[in-house]
Amino acid sequence: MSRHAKSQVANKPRFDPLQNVKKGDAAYHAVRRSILLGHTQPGETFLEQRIAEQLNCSQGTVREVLLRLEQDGLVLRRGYRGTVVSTTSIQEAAQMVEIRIQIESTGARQSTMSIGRDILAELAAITNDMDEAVRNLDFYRCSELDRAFHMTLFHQAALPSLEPILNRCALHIHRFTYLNAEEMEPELSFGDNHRALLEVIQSRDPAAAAKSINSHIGHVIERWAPNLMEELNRIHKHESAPLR
Amino acid sequence: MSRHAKSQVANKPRFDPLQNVKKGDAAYHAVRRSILLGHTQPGETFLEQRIAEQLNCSQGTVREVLLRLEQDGLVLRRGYRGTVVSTTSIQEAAQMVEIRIQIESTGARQSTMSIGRDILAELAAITNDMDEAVRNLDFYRCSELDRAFHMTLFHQAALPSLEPILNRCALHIHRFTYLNAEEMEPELSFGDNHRALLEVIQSRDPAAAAKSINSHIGHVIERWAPNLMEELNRIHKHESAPLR
DNA sequence: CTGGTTATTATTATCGATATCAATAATGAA
DNA sequence: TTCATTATTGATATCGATAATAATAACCAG
Repeated sequence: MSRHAKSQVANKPRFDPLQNVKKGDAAYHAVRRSILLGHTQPGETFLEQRIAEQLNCSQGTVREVLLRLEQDGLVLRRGYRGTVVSTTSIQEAAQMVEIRIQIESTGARQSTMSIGRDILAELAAITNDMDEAVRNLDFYRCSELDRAFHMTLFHQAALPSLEPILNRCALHIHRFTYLNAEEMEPELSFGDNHRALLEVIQSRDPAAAAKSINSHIGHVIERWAPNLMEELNRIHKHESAPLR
Repeated sequence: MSRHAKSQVANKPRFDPLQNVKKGDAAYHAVRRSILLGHTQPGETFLEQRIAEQLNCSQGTVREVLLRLEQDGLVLRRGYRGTVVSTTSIQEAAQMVEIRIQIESTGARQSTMSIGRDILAELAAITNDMDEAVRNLDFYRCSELDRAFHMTLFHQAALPSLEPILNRCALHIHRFTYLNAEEMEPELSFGDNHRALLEVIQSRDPAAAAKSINSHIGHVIERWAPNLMEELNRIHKHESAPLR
């Protein structure tokens, strides 16, 4: 028996031995989930001590969580006076989409050339998990898996310092879409969209891949946030930048 | 005498009474400065305890600092094994420029319409401080004031959730430029460029302002990182997106 | 020797207590 | 009463100590 396992049994393990995650990470996801699902609305304030109680951890750990969420742009810290949940305007969401398309087009072009069989399999697996999440009507998991798909693909482009920006934009777009949608029933087209995208990527044509991911993003917005699509069209009238 | 001042005198103030800044902020800027100036090179690792000693603060405070720097993309945290300084490739820098132009064009268009006399004065003041920094050959302060100028201008666009992204891109571009430049003597053209930009903004023509800020960014890159400009041109050959 | 188990070490992760801060309520002299 | 000054309160910011972790060194049966 290894020393590691022994110490966990001997002196009361503080973390769940089953899922070896850091407490701070768990707390981060818990709070982020609450924000993304609109369980805590924009404008509401978090208090470090209270969250610490609710999540069974210390103030310092919560502090770290709120710091991370601030960098994600999901909360605003007002030193000594609490941390409030931020809001995303449609103008901001539209800009996030522009940035996202800029980044992911480049990413798709790059990835197409270097992507291997193993990654394609991983992407397919994520897509299958997504079908499962859709069947369970679990929007949050859908949103996480969607980001995982796009981030995994982009990771192949080997532009690591852009990954946090992409992740951040995707996060804001998901929140905007979810909080503003009339109805939000996940549907199987999610997975099918990604599978179609994978087909094109496998064809190894960089330009086609870039075009394909752009139209993928466009379709999703058209379907779930038509008002955001209108905003994008309005913008393009004034500055003539290409969406797809 | 206020209670605040009294308590500071009575029981040994922990913070410098002269500049009432939070210790964490001071530490953040100290470490960031060290990275931006290349004083600590990409690949070097930070240890929380050591930094804490050097900066005369506790490990927890340093932790917070490194967390922030990770979100800035300047370091990479490898849990339990130290925090290493990241690097920025020319491809990444080029993408950052694209994003920056995307954001700042929109910002300039918006700001032009809502900007007031007070903000114009503040921008002019920042520009004057920059002249001073140039005279002192203080590159870091130049870089900070340049970001302050652009961020102050963009703040008027009222798109707060995009501000951290812009700041982050500007940060990376500055670092790339500084670490890759042959010579890096600040020169007075910095301030003059900004003054010319202010002229155009005062004319209240959104399209002109957007065009002007694009060419401003272009000029700066052309002057200080010609190889980055080449990379941008190479990109545009393939995807036909407008730089200026 | 040799390969796997067990200490050691260096470092991050977490906690609980205390200091500091900003807002507001209480106080009291003019 | 009024308003400047002084507590009080509820929150964050910081600290110092301890626990968990990963890498590596020491150990020892075969």
